[in-house]
Amino acid sequence: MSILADVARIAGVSKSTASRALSGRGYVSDGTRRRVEDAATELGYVVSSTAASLVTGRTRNVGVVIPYINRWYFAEVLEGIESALIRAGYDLTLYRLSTDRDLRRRVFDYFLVRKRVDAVISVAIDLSPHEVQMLQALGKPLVGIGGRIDGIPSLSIDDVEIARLATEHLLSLGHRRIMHVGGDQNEQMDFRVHSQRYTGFSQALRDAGVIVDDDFRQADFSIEGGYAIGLAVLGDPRTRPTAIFAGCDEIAIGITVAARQLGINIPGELSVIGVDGHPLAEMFGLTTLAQQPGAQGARAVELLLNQLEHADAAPPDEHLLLPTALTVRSSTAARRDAAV
Amino acid sequence: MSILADVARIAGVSKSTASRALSGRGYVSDGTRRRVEDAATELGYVVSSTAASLVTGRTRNVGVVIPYINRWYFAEVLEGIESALIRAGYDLTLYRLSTDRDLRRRVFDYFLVRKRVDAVISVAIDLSPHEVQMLQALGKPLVGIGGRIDGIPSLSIDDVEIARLATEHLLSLGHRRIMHVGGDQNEQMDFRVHSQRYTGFSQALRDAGVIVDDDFRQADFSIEGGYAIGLAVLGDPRTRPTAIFAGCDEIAIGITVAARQLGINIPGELSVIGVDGHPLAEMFGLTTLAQQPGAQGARAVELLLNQLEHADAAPPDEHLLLPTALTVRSSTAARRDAAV
DNA sequence: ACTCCATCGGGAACCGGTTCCAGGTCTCAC
DNA sequence: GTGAGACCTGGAACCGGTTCCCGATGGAGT
Repeated sequence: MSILADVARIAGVSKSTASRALSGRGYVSDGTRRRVEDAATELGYVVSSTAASLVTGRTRNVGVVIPYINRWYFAEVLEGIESALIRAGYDLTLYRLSTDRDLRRRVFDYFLVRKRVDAVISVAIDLSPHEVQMLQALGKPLVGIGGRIDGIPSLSIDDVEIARLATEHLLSLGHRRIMHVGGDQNEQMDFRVHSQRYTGFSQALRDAGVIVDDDFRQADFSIEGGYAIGLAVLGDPRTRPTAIFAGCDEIAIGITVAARQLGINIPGELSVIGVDGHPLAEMFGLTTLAQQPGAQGARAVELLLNQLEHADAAPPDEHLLLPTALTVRSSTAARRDAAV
Repeated sequence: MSILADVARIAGVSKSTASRALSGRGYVSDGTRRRVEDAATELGYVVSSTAASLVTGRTRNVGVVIPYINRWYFAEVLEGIESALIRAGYDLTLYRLSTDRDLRRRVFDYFLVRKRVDAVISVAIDLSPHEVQMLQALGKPLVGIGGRIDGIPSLSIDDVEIARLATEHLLSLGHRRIMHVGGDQNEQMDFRVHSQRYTGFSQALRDAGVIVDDDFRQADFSIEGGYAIGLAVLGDPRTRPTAIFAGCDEIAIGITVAARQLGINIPGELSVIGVDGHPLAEMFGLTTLAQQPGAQGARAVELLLNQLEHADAAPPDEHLLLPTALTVRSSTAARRDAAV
């Protein structure tokens, strides 16, 4: 492995000139630059990013903490982040935070702190004030995706609002027996996404003066989770809802599969609406509120790099609310038995 | 930010002693160690991994190159790798390699080379001899998952064999009009997974003396891909196969959804078998050859760390073939019209 | 009493870059 | 002719640790 000193020697210049020539910072004559570059390629020289980081204090590496990888929304966000970072010449170091508190502590107290990352993106993780403060004390820019975090810029969709919108869509179609199948209200990791979606749902019902006694089921945020609830809820034709607002498209799809299996016609006997814009939604004719997680990831990177590269730049607005698109397909329709 | 010298000063010892006390290498008396540790916690000191890497030449960071994130098998492998690395105190730097040749070159020529990673895991990427040689020249251990790469240890399932096994399962049930719905035979990234599965499939047919004229359809490796092919292939009852060997569970599930939609009974009129052990397989009653991608990732990390931490240790066997489990569910059954 | 060895601690040389500073040349304007 | 300023280069300090080498201490063995 050749080092800068070798390159300098071959090119017949000093280390400092070689460094300037290769990094493009500072004055170097064209001829010298060429000689250095030739020497570098001849030797197959590549800078040691460790050495460079040590002196500059910047690693060109961003840490990403994320609770799941194998779930559409998260994978999509991650891909968006990865592409944007690579394009900007940054590395991405991945930390998956399970519900394990010890592991979480280790990631924050040990991994993220060692001057190894320049900044952190936190995806759908409700950082504690202590965690935020620890990272900020290190002067590391921090951006959140998927929920609001006090004191740091973050971006997400408006969970209360989309839930309200989805529910209003069902209400406007004449549905009254509406159920929300969503996530665990008390889950720690996912911000308050689940409870916010429930809130929007109930607000819409309340505003419409609709009272539903059995209005919620908790499901795993997956197709299997939706399927299991679907089978459980849709069996009895006398009690089953005429419309379901699912907490995400995976759940909605699971419910759809269960309904089809039970011979329940969608949207004839049951309307279903989801949230996400999952690629499978189209195949199942699912009406959904589409968001673009990949774009969210890219946007977060943009905010971060802006802070990193113009240290003077004020940190961006506290919280950005991103748009969703109501995509109506064939899974929602007017209630058939128009009379209640 | 406090540095080692601060800790040493507070503890009343030299930098070298402080370093020894904190790293646990070399002789330090218990009392001294305690004083140093106290000083360190008091100051909130954390080593600079950059500085440490510069002098030791080891980063405790592993690079992972992977073509997809948002696909079950890959996400699962990635999770397995991530957990295993974190547990061992290693970081994971993620590089997603799309089909973009330029990006791929950049990752290999620039990102992976800067002494930033100690080792590389390549998931389902058919490395060129040049790429392998470049990494080996840097002395970086390298392990492949998902296919055989000449000259480096790798692990995967036996794609020819599982395809043969799946096909034989269908043959033994009396099926003769069998179709394989698989991936693009010429795809660059995915080793020769696709063509190997086709090979095993044809071998099984040939060995059984079965000739099928329309035996293959190419599909995107996703539920949507399987669904599209399913609709296209299953429409005509006179020409449609009685059994399908799908290249992966996602395709098989897509075909299942299409079949249900067309009112085709599985397994009455159509048997379907997949590969993977996707969590959705159970819900769809899908017979499959289950592999454990997460375990594969963990195993790869194990091989890698062994090489890293016992540099003397010989690199492991060239290629490990991992087992799969034929999991029979309700999607495969004996052909109904027993006489052909 | 003397050697030997294990234990403990400090000084200083690194690791491989970046950057500040100083010195020198050349051009241009006054 | 002189000063200002842009351009070019080398020397040396520095980033923050790790580790080699050496000296000191003290208990055990003979």
